Amino acid sequence: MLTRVPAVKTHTADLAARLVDEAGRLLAREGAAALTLRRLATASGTSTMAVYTLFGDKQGLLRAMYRTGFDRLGAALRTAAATQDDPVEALVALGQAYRDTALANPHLYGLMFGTAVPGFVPDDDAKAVADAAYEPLVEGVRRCLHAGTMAGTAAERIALHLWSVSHGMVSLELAGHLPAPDPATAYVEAMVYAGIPFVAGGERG
Amino acid sequence: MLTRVPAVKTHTADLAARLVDEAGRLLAREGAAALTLRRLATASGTSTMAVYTLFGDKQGLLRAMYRTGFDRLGAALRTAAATQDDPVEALVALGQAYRDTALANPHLYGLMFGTAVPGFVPDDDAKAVADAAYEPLVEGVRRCLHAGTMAGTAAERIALHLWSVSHGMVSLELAGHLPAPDPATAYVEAMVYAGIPFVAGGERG
DNA sequence: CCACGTGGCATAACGTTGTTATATGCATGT
DNA sequence: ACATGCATATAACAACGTTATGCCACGTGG
Repeated sequence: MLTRVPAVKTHTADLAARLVDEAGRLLAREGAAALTLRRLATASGTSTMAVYTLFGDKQGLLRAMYRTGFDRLGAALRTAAATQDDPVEALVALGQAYRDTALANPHLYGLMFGTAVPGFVPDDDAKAVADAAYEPLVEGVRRCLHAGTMAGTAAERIALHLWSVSHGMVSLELAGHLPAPDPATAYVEAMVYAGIPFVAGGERG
Repeated sequence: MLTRVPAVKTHTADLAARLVDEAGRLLAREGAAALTLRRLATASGTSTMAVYTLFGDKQGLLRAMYRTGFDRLGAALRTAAATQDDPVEALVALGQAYRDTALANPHLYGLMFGTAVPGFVPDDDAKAVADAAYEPLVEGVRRCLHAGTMAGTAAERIALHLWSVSHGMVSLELAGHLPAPDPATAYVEAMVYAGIPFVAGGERG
């Protein structure tokens, strides 16, 4: 049955935010298969046409979710980096925050990095938001380079390497390809090992 | 009637192979959105019912594609490792073969590692095939450990680290998050750097 | 050699999806 | 106060996965 909401006649921007928020909740709780426009409309107290007037089509809604997902990832990374004074510890905190964010909403992570929804391709504007979220990691590497705890290559290359390890490890964990015992420990260990090639002095445990 | 194992008849097995092959071609050329049962049926010269009698439902077809994808990945990795005598060069060849296989069929790669199709979850049997494909990398690391060019940790841990870097780098490249200039070079460089923490002696360039 | 029943495949139908077309109603500007 | 316009609700359409039904080609007992 349809729930007839009294149509609070909020501004369209608020409705757009509510739609993106409810779509994210729907995606997180039941996966991409449950994210249908009809369910989203009834859950948000509106009709499917709201998606078309506000986002053009379903792809537009997914693009908005993509953007907000990377915005929140970037914010999580920034706050995580700010909690640690030591540059190397800040990098580890960045990795853990990356993993926590991904595991907290695997389907959104799949939408952001994979092809979680069949025909979805992010536009260049959305990719710019993604690269902005990736920036705190580069900044953290720059801090390490400035502090002398890393050396050998440009900050962008080192950050890309760390991002690859983090993203790869998280993806394998989400896909169930990580051996059972304590994936979090394995992840942190891999993160630390990944930084070792660029650590000045090059000692390892 | 949960596990209805399809009885392997002679001509039916051929039709099953043709369906999986055509589905892979359809997925590779036009993506997951174009992989519909009606299109697959007409392209294979049969009807949609063939999928249901042979695989149960679309999920069963996807599971079969998942298995054959990992089978071919494992075969590609085995042959790549066999081309090189030097253990370290064999690891690099493994990484390049991994990247080539993924880039040759991105949608199949997404099906194998991500949530490319909304409701698809591989069963434990399929995951065993995936882990078997991952075995040549462990073997390559064992060769390096035996040759003395690597040290410090168990082979499974090192192989997992290398797999994470490879998988992460390829995933980022497929998602368009790699900076433009020469991703292949960046990939090989990351692969080499990933091995450095475990190289006995610990020198680096 | 023939009748028959079993099983795989084609055809058709059902519910649901994204999308589009039409109708309605609230809002605003003059 | 009236007309205009845009956002939304309702309804319809093509296509999807899936299920039900019918057909035909086998394999086996007489």
